[in-house]
Amino acid sequence: MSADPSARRGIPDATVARLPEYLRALTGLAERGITSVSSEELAAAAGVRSAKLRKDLSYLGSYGVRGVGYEVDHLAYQISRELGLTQDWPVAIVGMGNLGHALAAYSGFATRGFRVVALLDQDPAIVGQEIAGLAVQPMSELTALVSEQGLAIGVIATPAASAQDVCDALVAAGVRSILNFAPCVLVVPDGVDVRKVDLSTELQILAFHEQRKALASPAALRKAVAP
Amino acid sequence: MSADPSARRGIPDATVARLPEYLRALTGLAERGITSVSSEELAAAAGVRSAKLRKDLSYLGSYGVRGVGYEVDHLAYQISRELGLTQDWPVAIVGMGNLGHALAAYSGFATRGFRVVALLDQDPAIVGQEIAGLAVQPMSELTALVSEQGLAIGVIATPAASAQDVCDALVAAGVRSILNFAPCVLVVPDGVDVRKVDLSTELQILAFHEQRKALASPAALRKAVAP
DNA sequence: TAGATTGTTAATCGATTAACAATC
DNA sequence: TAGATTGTTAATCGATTAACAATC
Repeated sequence: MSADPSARRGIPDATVARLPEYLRALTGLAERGITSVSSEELAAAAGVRSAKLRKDLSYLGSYGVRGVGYEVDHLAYQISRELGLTQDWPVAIVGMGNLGHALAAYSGFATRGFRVVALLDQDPAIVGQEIAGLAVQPMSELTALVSEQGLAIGVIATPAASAQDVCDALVAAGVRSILNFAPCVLVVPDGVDVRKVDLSTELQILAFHEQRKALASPAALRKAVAP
Repeated sequence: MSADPSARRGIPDATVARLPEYLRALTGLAERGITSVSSEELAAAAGVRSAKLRKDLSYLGSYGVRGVGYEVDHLAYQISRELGLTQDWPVAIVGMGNLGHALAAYSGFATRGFRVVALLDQDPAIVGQEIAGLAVQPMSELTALVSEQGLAIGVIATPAASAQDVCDALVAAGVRSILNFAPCVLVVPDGVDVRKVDLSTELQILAFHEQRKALASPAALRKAVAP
């Protein structure tokens, strides 16, 4: 319908997952006063190969200059725009245990266009408490938050046992993007995105590799022989 | 050298990353008293397709029975063994801010063979405080923790600015598996594994998809028209 | 112009999926 | 045996990489 570069479709998932890291690397360069960067330098800062970086960026458009490199501010803006970070995303965190508490206080969200507009909990004993400057609200407020605050992203930080109920409530209220910290699989209708962060899964993957290393290293022999 | 099934090599990374989820699903089934499960049922519980599950399990060995399915306890044990969870993994958490605090109190680690043996911080003002039943130790204790407690896995929960220093200290002390919560790229020598959990990266990926949905939905039209 | 670096191509690699022979 | 379900094959799909023509 259009020759506008934003009309291109289908940025690969693997590429989308790396864009935040590129953006962070660019932000770091900008803070150090660097205004121009080559794919080789930026790739090193982001921990990838330069060929991969250039391929990834090519999906967004043609924002570099051959023989010169990329302008840091301009590329950062283009990636921000692609990720949808030039607008403000209201976020609600559900579940005010240790993790929810830490997430509510985490300043890293605010730096990138995310605004924690509400903290909620199913437990009436916790509702009303003030955490990180916000009064904890009951789940019944969800619908109002969606319509009045434009709430679009929900973070689930409850125990696994209540995660599906909380998820259902979020979906019923109209939230279509969910970040799940509970160690369980969530069932959602089509059109709802769930991403999962599982702390103990990550440790288990490390343990697998650590075990392989231990089996192959001299330390394993020492350990096997020692009393 | 051996026909032992444990002699097989090279389980794909994508498969390793799913094994913890299968294990969790199996644990859930066992708790409900279910002793036998088909690949179709287990796949549904783990949120994958049955063909993928069977392919993944085939890398571990042949633990099912044709026409019958898998014995829940036996398969859980085999996955645990493959992941190295039949042994105990001492873990240290470095950085006792909000997130480190929450991680120290997180009970999900202990349930899967991980034991938080030490909490550390670079700030002398925090060293000595008691958190989750452990006294916070200075970084200088790392080497002793590795040799005396067999510390193998380090969790970095510091701000980005100090993460590389902490990482270097962990590596110097002999830690070869690191879980990084700081929003930055860590440089490590060969033989050291780093996995990264980035809370705001996950939100940014959600924002990308949410933006695409908003552009395509009737709600976007309403929003564009409304004052 | 000469040197440098992008954007793209084509080859390779790894992951997913459907289908089905093997076999309980 | 008949029915069910695994383990494996082969095809497809998507991601990565190296190389280089395009071009600043």
